Amino acid sequence: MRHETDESLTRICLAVFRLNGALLDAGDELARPLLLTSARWQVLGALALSDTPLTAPRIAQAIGLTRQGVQKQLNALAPLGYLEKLENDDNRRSPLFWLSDAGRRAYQEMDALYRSWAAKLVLGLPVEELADAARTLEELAGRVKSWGASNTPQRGGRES
Amino acid sequence: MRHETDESLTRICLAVFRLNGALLDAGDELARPLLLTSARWQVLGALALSDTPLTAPRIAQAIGLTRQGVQKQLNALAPLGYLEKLENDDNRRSPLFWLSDAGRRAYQEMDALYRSWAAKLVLGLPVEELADAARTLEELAGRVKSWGASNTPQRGGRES
DNA sequence: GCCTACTTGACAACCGGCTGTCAACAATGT
DNA sequence: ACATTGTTGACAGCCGGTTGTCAAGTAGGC
Repeated sequence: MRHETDESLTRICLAVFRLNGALLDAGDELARPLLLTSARWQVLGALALSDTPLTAPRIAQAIGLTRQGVQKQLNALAPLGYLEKLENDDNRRSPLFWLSDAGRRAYQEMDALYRSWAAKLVLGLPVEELADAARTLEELAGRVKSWGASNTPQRGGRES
Repeated sequence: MRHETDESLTRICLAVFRLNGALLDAGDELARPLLLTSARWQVLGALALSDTPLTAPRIAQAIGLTRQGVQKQLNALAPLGYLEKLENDDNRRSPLFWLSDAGRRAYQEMDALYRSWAAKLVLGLPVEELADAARTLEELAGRVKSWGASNTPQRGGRES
């Protein structure tokens, strides 16, 4: 009887779509006081989690976006004073980006906001339920991503 | 110990982002042979599941998008011959949309493609695992959507 | 019958993704 | 040294969403 699992999968898909939108909205709302958006927060996060300055393409690689998309966010982030642009000896045209003090403060503030938001969100939900859901989603994401729609070779490696 | 549930939530968020992108890509790939995209498929679905013709705003309401966004897809769908535009006696400016024979065939074909894709995707995954994940996601989506980022009244109802 | 308020389609603009292209620079092989 | 290949930033354009605005049609109160 595949029918029930199909229905569950459909429910998961629909919930993922709704949740994705809701999470981005919530992230934007969380980030607004700091002049950030979900996308820019993610870029800050890549730098905050790295132990060395990164170029735009490295950041893109780290968060799974294209270098062009990340470049957009970096260009928007720079005027806010959250970034430090360092000369890159390995490639004069591609500067290294690093968090400025203000950027690091902003990221830490975002992290605190996120943590308290998350804590409120999961009130009353059993740990195992969340951990199980995380595992299932990761499994599904892996399958979908590697399979694509058919068993067709996926259009992976992007432009390079 | 809240820490572990926070981590699980973060994992869920990241998985949701990845899965959302992967599902849309897979949907586009599935729909391509029928000249459709994920977005247009969803619009066809709203009409297929309805028992009466619908106006653009009604479709938007059904699938949770703005009327303008749906209008875009309808405008794109019409030239494909998948839609029938019926005069609306209740509002001369707002035609009712209905699936043409070709549209209904296309939707049924999409449904078949989706079902076989879904069946392959969940091979080996226990039904309960998927059902549990679906429940958890629906719970989370509901919480995030109604809470927003803070306990701030959400900006629901859109433009009207 | 008229005025107001709502609904609707059309249009423009924006956002965050994507792709593609071009030119500059870097790295590598010969 | 030189040619080739790869990386990178800049830019333009597309997609699917959003918002906002405008004008036309509709509905309801008076």
